[in-house]
Amino acid sequence: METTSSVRGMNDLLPPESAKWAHLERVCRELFARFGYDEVRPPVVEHTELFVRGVGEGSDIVHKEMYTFRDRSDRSLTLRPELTAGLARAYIEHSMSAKEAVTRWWSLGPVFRYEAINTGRYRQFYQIDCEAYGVGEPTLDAEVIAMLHALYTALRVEPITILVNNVGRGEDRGRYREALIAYLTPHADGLCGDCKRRLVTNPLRVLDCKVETCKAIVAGAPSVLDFLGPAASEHFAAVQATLTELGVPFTVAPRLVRGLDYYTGTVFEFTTTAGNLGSQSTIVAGGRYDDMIGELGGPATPAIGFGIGVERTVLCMPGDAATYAPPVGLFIAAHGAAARRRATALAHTLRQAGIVVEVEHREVGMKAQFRRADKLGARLSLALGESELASGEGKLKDMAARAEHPVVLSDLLATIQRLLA
RNA sequence: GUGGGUGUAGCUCAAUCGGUAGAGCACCAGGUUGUGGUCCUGGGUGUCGUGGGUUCGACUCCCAUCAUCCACCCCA
Repeated sequence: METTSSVRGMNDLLPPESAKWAHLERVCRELFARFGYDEVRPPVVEHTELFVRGVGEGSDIVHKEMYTFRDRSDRSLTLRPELTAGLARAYIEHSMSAKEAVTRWWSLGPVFRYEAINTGRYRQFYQIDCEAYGVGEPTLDAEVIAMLHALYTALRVEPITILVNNVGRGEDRGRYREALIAYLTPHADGLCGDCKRRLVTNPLRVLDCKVETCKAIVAGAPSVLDFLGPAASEHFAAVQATLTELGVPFTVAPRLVRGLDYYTGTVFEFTTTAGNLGSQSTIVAGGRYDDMIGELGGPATPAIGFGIGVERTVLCMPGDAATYAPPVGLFIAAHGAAARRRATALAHTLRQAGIVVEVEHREVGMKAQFRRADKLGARLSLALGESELASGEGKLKDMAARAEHPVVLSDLLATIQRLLA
C-alpha cells in the first residue's frame, strides 16, 4: 500500500511540540485581553484582489509567493499570505468604524507562502496578529510595542532586540524616495542584481539588502529620518519618549524597512539570537498602515498592527517542549478486569475534580505499568489489585521520593490534593 | 529560484577496500523486587528514499529523481 506524505513545507504539529504552541497561545490570549483585544477569525481564503491591493503589487509576496487558484466558479482566490489584509477587509465589511471609535482585534491561524523552505520558515506557517484601528496617536504605537515586550518577557525569550523606525508617509515618503533614488542611481553598477531591480520597483528595499557591496553603498545613503516633516518627526519622538517612560528598551534603526507595501510611519521588528534561527532572527514585526483601510475602500482610518511568527517564536522559547505539557498527577496501575473498572471510575471522579490522571487500560504486567508511569512523569501512582478492591484501601506512591502513603479509596481525592499541593 | 549536506528498523544512528545489514532508544516478557519504575536476561521488523547505470557482486561507485536539512534571497 502506497502511503501519502504531507505537502512540502506543510507540516503536522505533534506532541510534545504542540504543548509549547498551546502555551504560547494561552499567554497571548491572556495578555491581549488585558490590553483590550478581542479575538476574530477571518477565513483562510480571500479574493486574490484583496492581497494585490492590500499587500501591494510591489511586494515579493504578491509577486511570486501566493497560492492562487481558480475555484469552480472561475473566481481567482488566494490562500492568505498574511493576516492583516483579511482583517482589514473584515473591519471594513462589518462597518466597524461606525460601531466603535476604537477597535482592537487579534487573530491566529495559518498563512501560506510559496517559497523556499528553511529554518523557521514553511509554506504553511502560523501567525498571531494584533490590529488596532481608529487611533493615530503615538502613545498607541508605544503601547503595542510594550505589549510585545511584555509577551516575550513572559515567554522567557531572550535576548530580545527591539528595532524601531519611521518609514514616512505621503509627501515625506515621496521626497525620501526621490532622494534615495538620486543617491543610489550613480552607484547602480555596484548594486547586486536584485537591488538593480529594486531601485526601480521598490527602492526602499535596497536599504534592507544583505549583500556586502550593497550594504557599503547603503551606509552612505540619506536617512529617512531626515526627511520626515514636523508632524512625523514629532510622532516618532513621542513614540520613543513613551517607550522610554514605559521602560521598554529599543534601538532606532533608520534603515529598517518592511517588505509589505502598506506600512506608513512607525515600523518595528523584534529579533533574537535565541533558538538558532540564523538569518531568520525576526520573530515579530509590524507597524502603522494608516492608508490601507482607505485604499481598500473603507473610511480613512489609522491603524497599527503586527504579526508574530509562531514557529520562530516557539523555537526561541526555552526548555524542552515536554515541560510545557500538564504533568500527570496520578497513574493508576490495575491488575485484572474488575480492578480496571474500579480504576476507570476513580480516575473519572478525580479528573472531574481537576486532577490529571492516567489509567492503564491494557492487560499488561505491573512492571510495564510502572515503567509507563515513570515515563509519563507521574507524580503519584496507585496499584489496584484484588486485595485493594477487597479492603477498599491502597497505597499512594510518590514516584520521585519512592515513599508510600496509605489511603482509603473512598477518600482518594482529598489525599491526592494534599500530596500534590 | 541559487549553492551545499543528508536519506539504512517506529526514533537516533553504525556498517573498513564493493562481498546481499547492526547498535542504542522505545515496546513486551522473564529474573530481582512488596504482584511495583532505574539493574540483569531474552524477544524483530528493513523494497538500505525511488528509478536507472557500472560490476561476477552495490548500503557502498556513477547519473537522474524525490524528500529532508543548512546557507543565500525574501519574509514572520
